[in-house]
Amino acid sequence: MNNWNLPVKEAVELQKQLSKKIVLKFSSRKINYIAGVDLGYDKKSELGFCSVVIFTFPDLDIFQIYNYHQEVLFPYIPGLLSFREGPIIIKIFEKIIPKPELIIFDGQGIAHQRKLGIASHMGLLLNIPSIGCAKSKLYGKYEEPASEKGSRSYLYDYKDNPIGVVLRTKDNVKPVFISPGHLIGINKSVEIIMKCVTKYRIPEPTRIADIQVAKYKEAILQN
DNA sequence: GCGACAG
DNA sequence: ATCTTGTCGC
Repeated sequence: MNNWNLPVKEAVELQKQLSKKIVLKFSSRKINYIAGVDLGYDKKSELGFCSVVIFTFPDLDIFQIYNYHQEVLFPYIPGLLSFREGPIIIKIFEKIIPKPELIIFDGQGIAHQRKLGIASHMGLLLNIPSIGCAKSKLYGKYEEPASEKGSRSYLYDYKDNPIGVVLRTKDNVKPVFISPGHLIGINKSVEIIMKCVTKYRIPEPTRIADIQVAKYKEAILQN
């Protein structure tokens, strides 16, 4: 139903085209539900497992949990993560009703070589505001933020344009890399991520999705 | 040509 | 992501 299993050359070209459609402006009126997405894999069976956990916002109560798994053939190639995880994410979102007003992905948004990390690519296809929250850097340059919670510094591309923020979500922990996916800007992305951080380095949506996908994977692989 | 390199 | 025990620090 989409352009997925493409040759690398064509996938790269598609990213360049799609990145032109990314909108870095938040227009929605109010956010009632936020979703966190994460995936896990089983090398032996070539299966990819995906969990989407939907939270009320800003209370952050778990509202719904969705799980789905299918075969994954596209390899992990830095810069092309969405071609590996995209098919399963699009599939699981077909089941999600109602759609959340915002989605947080484990990975980059526009902080990407071609300005189309997985959060941007998925946000665009789903037409839902999205944010990328990665545990490490893929692309760009930055200065280390101070060690206190809330400290941040901009992440820039190699033409000095800001593409995201390196954010310290807790005291003395490694910072996370925040970048807008689609239909949202840098500052608003950081504001929302901070509202999703409670007791841990990783914001609740993706943190709980990670725990959920591990449980789901174990349950499926057992039978 | 040599590193860097989301999950 | 996954593999994989103990261990350092709050």
